[in-house]
Amino acid sequence: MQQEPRRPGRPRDEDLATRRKEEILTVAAVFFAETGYRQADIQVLADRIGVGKGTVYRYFPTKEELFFATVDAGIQALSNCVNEAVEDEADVIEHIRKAISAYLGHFDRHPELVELLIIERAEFRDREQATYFAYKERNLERRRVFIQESINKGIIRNICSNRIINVISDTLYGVIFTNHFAKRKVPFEQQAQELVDILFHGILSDKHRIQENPSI
Amino acid sequence: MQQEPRRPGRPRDEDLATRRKEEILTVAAVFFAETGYRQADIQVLADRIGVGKGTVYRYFPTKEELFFATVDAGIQALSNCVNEAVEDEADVIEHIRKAISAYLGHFDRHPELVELLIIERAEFRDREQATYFAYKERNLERRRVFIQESINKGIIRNICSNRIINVISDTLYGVIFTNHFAKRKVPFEQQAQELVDILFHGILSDKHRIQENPSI
Amino acid sequence: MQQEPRRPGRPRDEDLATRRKEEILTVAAVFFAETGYRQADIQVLADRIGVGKGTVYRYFPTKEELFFATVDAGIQALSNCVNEAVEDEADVIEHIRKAISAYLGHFDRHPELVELLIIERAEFRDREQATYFAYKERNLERRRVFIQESINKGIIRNICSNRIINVISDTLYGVIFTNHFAKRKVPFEQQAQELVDILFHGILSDKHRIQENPSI
Amino acid sequence: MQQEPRRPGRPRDEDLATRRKEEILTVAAVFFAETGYRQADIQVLADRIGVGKGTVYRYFPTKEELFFATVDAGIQALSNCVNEAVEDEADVIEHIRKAISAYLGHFDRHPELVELLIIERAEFRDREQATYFAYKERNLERRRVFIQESINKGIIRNICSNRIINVISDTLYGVIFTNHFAKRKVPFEQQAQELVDILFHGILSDKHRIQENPSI
DNA sequence: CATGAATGAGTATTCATTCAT
DNA sequence: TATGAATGAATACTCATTCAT
Repeated sequence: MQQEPRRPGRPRDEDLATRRKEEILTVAAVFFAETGYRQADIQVLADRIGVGKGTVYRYFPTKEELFFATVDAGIQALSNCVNEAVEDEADVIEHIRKAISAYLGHFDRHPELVELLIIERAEFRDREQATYFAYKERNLERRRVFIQESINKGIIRNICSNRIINVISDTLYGVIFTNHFAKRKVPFEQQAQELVDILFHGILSDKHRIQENPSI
Repeated sequence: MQQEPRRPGRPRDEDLATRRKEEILTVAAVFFAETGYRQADIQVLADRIGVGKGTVYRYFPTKEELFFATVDAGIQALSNCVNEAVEDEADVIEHIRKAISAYLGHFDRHPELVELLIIERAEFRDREQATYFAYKERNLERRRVFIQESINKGIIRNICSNRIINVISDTLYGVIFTNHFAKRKVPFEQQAQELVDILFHGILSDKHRIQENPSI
Repeated sequence: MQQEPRRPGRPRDEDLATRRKEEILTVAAVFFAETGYRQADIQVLADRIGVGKGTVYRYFPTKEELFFATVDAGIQALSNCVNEAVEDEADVIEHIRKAISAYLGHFDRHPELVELLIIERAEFRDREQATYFAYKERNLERRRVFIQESINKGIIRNICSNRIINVISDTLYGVIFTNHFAKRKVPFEQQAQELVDILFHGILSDKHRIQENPSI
Repeated sequence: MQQEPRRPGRPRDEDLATRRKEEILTVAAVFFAETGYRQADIQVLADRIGVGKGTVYRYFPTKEELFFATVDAGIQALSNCVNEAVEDEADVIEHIRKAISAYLGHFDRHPELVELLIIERAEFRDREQATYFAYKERNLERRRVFIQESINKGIIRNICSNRIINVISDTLYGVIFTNHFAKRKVPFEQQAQELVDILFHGILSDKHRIQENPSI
C-alpha cells in the first residue's frame, strides 16, 4: 500500500497521548480518593506523576473533566469486571453469586472507587445523574430480562423483577460503602456467599416460615 | 430541688441560647445539604437565618464544628425516631418492620440528612469514624441481643447475629442513598413492607428451596 | 420624631462605604492607567491603597466592575466639568470655546482618563458601546439643538448640525489622544483658542476663499 | 552584476521565507485586532494559519516582535497608500483632499489597523513612541514644507504651519477612531469631502465672518 | 452581646516559550 | 526545517475567621 508522504515536523504521537492519559487517570483516581475534590491541588497531582502542571491540563482541560474521567474509567472497569465474571454462566444462582462476588471483589481491589463515588455526589450534587447510576440504567433492561426468565423457570419467586433488582443492587451499594467506611475485612468471596444465602433464603427459620404458610 | 438564689443583673437567658443554636442547626443542615461544605459561605447562612455572621461564630466556633453539630443532630433525631417506633413492640417480625419503616420514613422526611452523610465522608475522610457509624456502634449490642433472642425463640435462622444485622443495615444504607440519588418515589411504608418480605423470605421460590433442601 | 430603637450590633456605616469606594476609585484610576488592565494586580492596588485585597473585593465584586467604575467616574467628572463651564453662556462662539477649553483642561488635569479610554477599548472590544460614546450619545440631542439654533441665528453655516458636531467632537477626541501620546505641552486655553479659530474660520486664506466664491 | 556561484545542496528559499512572513503578518493583524494582545494565543494563530506553533516562532522570535511587526506593516501600507494618492497632484486643495480621502479609505478597508493602534498603546504604554507617531514624524517635515508653500502662494491662511498640520492630523486621528468605535457607515469619499469643506472654510457663516472682520 | 468590616491564605487556569523528534 | 509536547510563571477570586464598634 502506498505510504502517505511523511508530513514535515514531529509527527503527532497518538499512542503517547493515550498512555499519558491513562497514566494521569490512574494516579488521579487515587489522588482524588485520598484528598477529596476541592482539596486536590493539580500541582501536587502533577508532582506525583512527575510531569508539569501544564501537562495535566494538556490532556484534561479542567479539573472537573479530569475528575469525571477518573470516575468514568472506574465505573467502566467495574462494569467490565462484572460482565466478564458472569459470561456463559447459565445456572441462575451461580450467575448471581458470581456477579455479586465480582462486584465486591472489584471494590475490594479498588477502594478508591468508593471514595470517588462519594466525592462525585458530594461535589456535583446538581448533576442530572451520577455516573454510577447512569451505568446502572444502561444495564437495567438486560438484568430485568434475566430475572424474569429465572422467575419463569420457577427458580425465583414471582415478585416484580424490578423490586428484586432494587433490593440486590441497593444492598450491594450499601455493602461497599459500609465495608469501606467501617473498614470491614471480610474476604469478598465469603461475603458474597453469605449475602447470596440471605438474599436467596431470607433470615426466617424454616419452622417459622412453615407456621406462617403451612401449605408448603 | 434547691433553687440557686437569683443573681443580680440581667440573667443569662439560657433558653435563648438553646433556641438560637437549634435555629442555626436547622437552617444549616439544609444549607449544607444544598450547597456542600466547601462552597457553603457562612455569610450566606447568616443571611438566611437573619443574623450577623459573628452571631453564628458565637454559637459555633468554627465552620467544621457547626457542620458536625448538624450531622450529630440529624443522626440523633434518626436514632430517636427509630427507637420510639419499636418501643414495646414484642413481636419480632413486627419489631423489625417498624424499625425499617421508621428509618426509611425519617430519611424520607429529611432528605438533607442523606446529603449530610455523603458530605461528611467526602470532606472529612480522615475522621476516625463517621457520625453515622459511631451511632450504629452504640446501638449494636442491643440489636445483637435482640436478634440472638429471636434466634433462640426459633423465629430467625440460626446464623451469626452480626451477619444478619449487617445485611439489614447495609441494605437500608444502600436503599436510602439510592432512593435519594435515583429520586425514587415509593411510599416508605410500602417500601419497608417489601424489604421485610424479601429479607425474611428470600427471593427463591418455595419449589426451588425444597429441591435444594428436601428435608423441610 | 420617634427614634427607631437602636438595633443590636455594629450599625452599618453607609458613609464609610462611600468614602472607601471613592478612595479605591481614585487610586485605581491612576493604577489602571499606569499598569494597564491585564497587568494590574489587585493585590498591588490594595497595597497602594493600604488595605487588604479582600477589602477591594468587598466594594467591587470583580476587577472588571472596578475598572468600569473608574471609567464611569472619570467620564462623569468630564461631563460635569464641561457642563458647568458653559452654564449661562449665551454667546455662541464663547459657548463653544468654553466647552472646548473645559474639555481639554479636564484631560490635561487627568491624563489617566485618556489611558482609561484606550484601555477600555483595547480590553473590552466586544462591549456594545464604550462608556465615552454612551455619554456622548446622552448629550447629543442637547448639542444638536444648540447648533441648530446657532444656524437659525445666522452665526453658524447652514450645514447639517450632526456633521458639525461630529467634526468638532472627532477633532477633540483626536486632540486629546495626540496631546497625550505625543506628549505635547501646549497650555490648554491656548490650544482651545487655536482650535476654535481654525474650526470657525477654516484654513483657507480670505483671498482664496473669495476667488472660490466671488459672491461674498 | 556577477552571480554568486551556485552553492551545493538545496538552496535556501528566500522567497518562501518572505511569503511565510507575509502570510503570518496578514493573519496575525486580524487575529490581534479581534482578540487583543494578551488574550491572543499563538497556538490559535498558528492553527488559523495552518502551521505549527514552532513555525511562527521561527519567523518571529517573540509574540511582542510579531505584534510590532503587524503594526509596522499596517502603518507602512497606510503611508504608501497616502503617498501614492497625492503623487503629482499640484493643486493644493485637491492634494489635501486626496490625502485625506486616501487615509480614510485605508482605515475603511483595514479596520483591524484601528484596533492595532489602540492595542499597541494599551499594552505598551511605556514605549518611547508608538509606531503611528514615529511614522508621522518621519513625514512631518515634508508636510510642513508643503503647507508653508501653500501659505506663500496665498492659498492657506498665514498661521503657523505646525498648527495647521496638527489640526488636520488630530482630526483625522479622531475621525478614524470614532468611525470605528461608533460604527459610522459614511462612504469615505463623502466624509473626506465634508471634512475638507469644514477644515477649509470653517463653520461660521459668511455673514458672521464679515461682521467679525469687516475689512474683507 | 451582636454585628459586619477587614483580612489574606489558598488554587484553577492560561499561554509564551523551549526543545526533542 | 517543522512540529507539537512539555513547562511553570503569573493572577483573579473566595471565604473562614478576627475584632473594633
